[in-house]
Amino acid sequence: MTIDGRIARGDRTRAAVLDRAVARATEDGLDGLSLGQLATDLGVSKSGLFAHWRSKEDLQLATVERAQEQFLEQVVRPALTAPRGVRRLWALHDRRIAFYETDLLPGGCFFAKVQFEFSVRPGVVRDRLATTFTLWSDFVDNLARLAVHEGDLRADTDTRQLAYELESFALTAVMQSRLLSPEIAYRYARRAARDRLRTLATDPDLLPEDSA
Amino acid sequence: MTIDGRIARGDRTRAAVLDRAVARATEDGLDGLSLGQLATDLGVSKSGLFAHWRSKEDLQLATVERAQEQFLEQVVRPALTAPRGVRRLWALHDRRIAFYETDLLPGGCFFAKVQFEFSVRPGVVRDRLATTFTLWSDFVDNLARLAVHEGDLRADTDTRQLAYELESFALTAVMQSRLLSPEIAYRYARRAARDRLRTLATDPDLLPEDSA
DNA sequence: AATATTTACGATCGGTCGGTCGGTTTATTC
DNA sequence: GAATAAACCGACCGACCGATCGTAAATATT
Repeated sequence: MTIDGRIARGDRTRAAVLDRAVARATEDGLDGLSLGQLATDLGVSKSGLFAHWRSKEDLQLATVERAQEQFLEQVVRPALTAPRGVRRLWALHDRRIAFYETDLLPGGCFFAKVQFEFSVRPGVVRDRLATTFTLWSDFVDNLARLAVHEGDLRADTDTRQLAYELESFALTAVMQSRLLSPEIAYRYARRAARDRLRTLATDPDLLPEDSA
Repeated sequence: MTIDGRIARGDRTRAAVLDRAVARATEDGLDGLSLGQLATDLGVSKSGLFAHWRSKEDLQLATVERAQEQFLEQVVRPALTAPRGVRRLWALHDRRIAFYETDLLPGGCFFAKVQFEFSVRPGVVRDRLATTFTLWSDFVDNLARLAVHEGDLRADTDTRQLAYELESFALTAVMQSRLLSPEIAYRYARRAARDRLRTLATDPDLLPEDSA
C-alpha cells in the first residue's frame, strides 16, 4: 500500500505504458503492437509488463480504455463548454475531426484504426470497442436532442441518424487525410457536416460560413 | 511457353493465390497476412510463392490490384447497367454497401480494412491504395456530373463533395455492420445517401421510398 | 536496522515470421 | 525419348514474437 496523496510507482508505470501504447497502436494497430518495442521505448523491461497485465490481450483492453479516457478528456469535455444548441454540436464535430491531426494526437485516430482492425474479429476487445462507439454515438445523439429541445434543430430531426452521419464524416476525414490530403479531407468533412446541420436547423444562420 | 488458348500453370496458381490473399487480408490485414498460412490454405509450398513474387510487399501490391479488379468487375460494371441519372447513382451506392456483407465477399470490405491499415504508413502500398481511392472517387464524381447533365441533379451540385459523402456512408456502414449490427448500419447508410440525393435532385420522387 | 512486499530485471523458452537454397516434378519443344 | 525451362517442394536460416521464471533492487512496515 501507499501513503495517501502519493502516487504509487506502479501506477505511474502503468499510466506511462498505456499512453505510449495508445500512440503506438494508433500507428501499428493493437495487434501490430510489439511488447518488446513498447518496453524499449519506455526504458523498461518487457517482462515487467506481464507484472501489470496478464497477457497481451489484457494490455490491449487497457489501452482501449485509456484511449477512451483521452478522448473524453480532450474532445468531449471541452466541447461541453461551447455555446449551446446547434453551435455546440458543430463545435464538437469540428473539434473532433481536427483533434487527430494536430499537436494533440499527431499519429491519427486511434479508434478509426482499431475499430477496423477488430471489426472482423469477435472477442473482448471488439466488444469493448463497440461499447466505446455506442457511448460516443449516444453522446452526440443526446446533444442533438438537446439542440432540438433548445429550438435550434427542427422538431422532426432524427437525432440518431444525424449522429451516424457526423460519425461518417469524421471517420472518412481521418482516413482520407492520411491517404490523400489533410486539407481536402477536412474541407469535405466540415462542409458535409455544416450542410447537413443547416438543413436540419430552424435558423441556418446559426452556423458559421464556409471558411475554407 | 504455352500453347495458345491454354492457360499456363503459373497463371492459374497466381490467380488462386491472389484471390485467397484478398480474402485473408480482408480479415487479418495485409500485414497480418501470413505467407505460410496462405500457402497452406492453397496446398502449395510457401517457398513457391517467392517464385511468383519477389517479396511479401510485392505480393501485397498484387493483392491490392486483384482486389481492385474484383471491385470493378462486381460493383462498378454491373452498376453501369442501371437505368440512368440519379437512379443509377443510387443503385451504385446501394450495391456497394450491400456488396461486402452478402455472399459476394462475406469477409467485409477489403479496402476499408487495408486503407486504415496503411493510412499511417507511407510506401508503395499506400500509394497504390490512394490510386484506387481516387479512381473510385472520380468514377462516382463522373456519374454525378452525368446525372447533372441529364437533369436529375441540380445544376449547382458539388459532385465532388457528393462523392465524398457517399464514400463516407459506405465506409461507416462497413465498419458499423461488424462492430454493431448490419441491419442498423445499412439502414443508416441507405437513408443518409437517399436523403442527400433527394436534397440535390430536381425531382425527389425519382428516388425510391424508404423501404426499411 | 531488520523485515516484508511490491516492482522490475535478465535470461530464456517455444513458436512463427519472411526469406533462401538445392533439388525434384511437370510440361513443352526438338 | 532426350533436352530445356518453368513451376514447385521440403528443409532450413536468422529475427522477432508473446510469455515464463528466478532473482535483484526499491519501497513500505515494524
